[in-house]
Amino acid sequence: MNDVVKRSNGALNNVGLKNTELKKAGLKATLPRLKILELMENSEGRHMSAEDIYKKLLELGEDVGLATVYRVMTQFEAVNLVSRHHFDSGLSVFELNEGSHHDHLVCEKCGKVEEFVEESIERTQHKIAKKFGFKMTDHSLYIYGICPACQEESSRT
Amino acid sequence: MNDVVKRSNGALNNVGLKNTELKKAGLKATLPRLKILELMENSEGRHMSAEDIYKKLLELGEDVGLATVYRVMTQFEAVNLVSRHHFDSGLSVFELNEGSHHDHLVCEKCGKVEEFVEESIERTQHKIAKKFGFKMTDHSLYIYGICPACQEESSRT
DNA sequence: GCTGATAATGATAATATTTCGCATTTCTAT
DNA sequence: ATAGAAATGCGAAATATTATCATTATCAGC
Ligand SMILES: [Mn+2]
Ligand SMILES: [Mn+2]
Ligand SMILES: [Zn+2]
Ligand SMILES: [Zn+2]
Repeated sequence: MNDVVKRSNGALNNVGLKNTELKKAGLKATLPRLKILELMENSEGRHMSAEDIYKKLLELGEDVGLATVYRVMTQFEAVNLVSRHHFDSGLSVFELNEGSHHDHLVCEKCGKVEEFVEESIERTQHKIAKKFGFKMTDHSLYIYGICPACQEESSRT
Repeated sequence: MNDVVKRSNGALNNVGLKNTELKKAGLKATLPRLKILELMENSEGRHMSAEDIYKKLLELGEDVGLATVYRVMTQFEAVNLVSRHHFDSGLSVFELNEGSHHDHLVCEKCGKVEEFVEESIERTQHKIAKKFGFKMTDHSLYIYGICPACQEESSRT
């Protein structure tokens, strides 16, 4: 028997690759973890709450508990497979660590998230931490506002 | 009878001033609101959770419910008397709006909070929002790290 | 200074998010 | 294939915050 299913179905591709990805991170390649990784790679919005992920798994007919989603996210975060954000909503939002570090613009009306990189800010942050004698471990920068689409919507009353 | 008590006791000073402050903000000058304002002005740490505030009020023998603290914080935030932060801990942290806008450095070990102002970052943020067509309403920047005291503590094992 | 309309409060229940406990299942190194 | 360790799903618990509602306090108008 082979874990890697015949390649007639795109959705079941590179199961072997993700398997390796997890092993390399020191995590057992369990079904829930594989499913979650796959889902996060193939989803529209890169930024998802635990509930979002859980619901999508249900839609796909997968039997994964919400507690497992939370556990797996915490583990993925620990091995740097995902980042956790705390937007103003208060709940945790996760995203796959694919590209490199970036910060976020969040629309307060529709929740749309844009990503940006600004090296000058990154450098300045380190400078500030140093000035206060802090050993910087992390940082979070969120810019909140109204996205172009939502501005337009409220203008045509 | 007069609301402003004789000035023998420092703790009861400027009740009249805070009274006016609240009225000016369009809020009724109720006892809980006055007590909370006073507490926030005279407290050590400028950054407090609702629970922190609630406990301090209890210590002072005031009879204020936790729900009221949350309600009052939300109202104070709405009239710009306080700011609400979401540090990574997950819960809301409030601070009196006394000086001008600033951002925060947070120690992940002991929770110590340092404040800083960095005009270049402020300007760059606006520039980024504009680039994406967002009408910027707010932003939050938290730098996490280990404060000098905590570094020392962990070095002398 | 009283009074009544109105708004605010405290206690408690409810909600939302996240974690825990534990019996059962799944992985994986042999 | 098997056994031991680790992970899972479920439900209960813990946290943080908000809503409900009967009671109380505030304050504009007298
Ligand atoms: Mn992102
Ligand atoms: Mn501050
Ligand atoms: Zn929008
Ligand atoms: Zn510290």
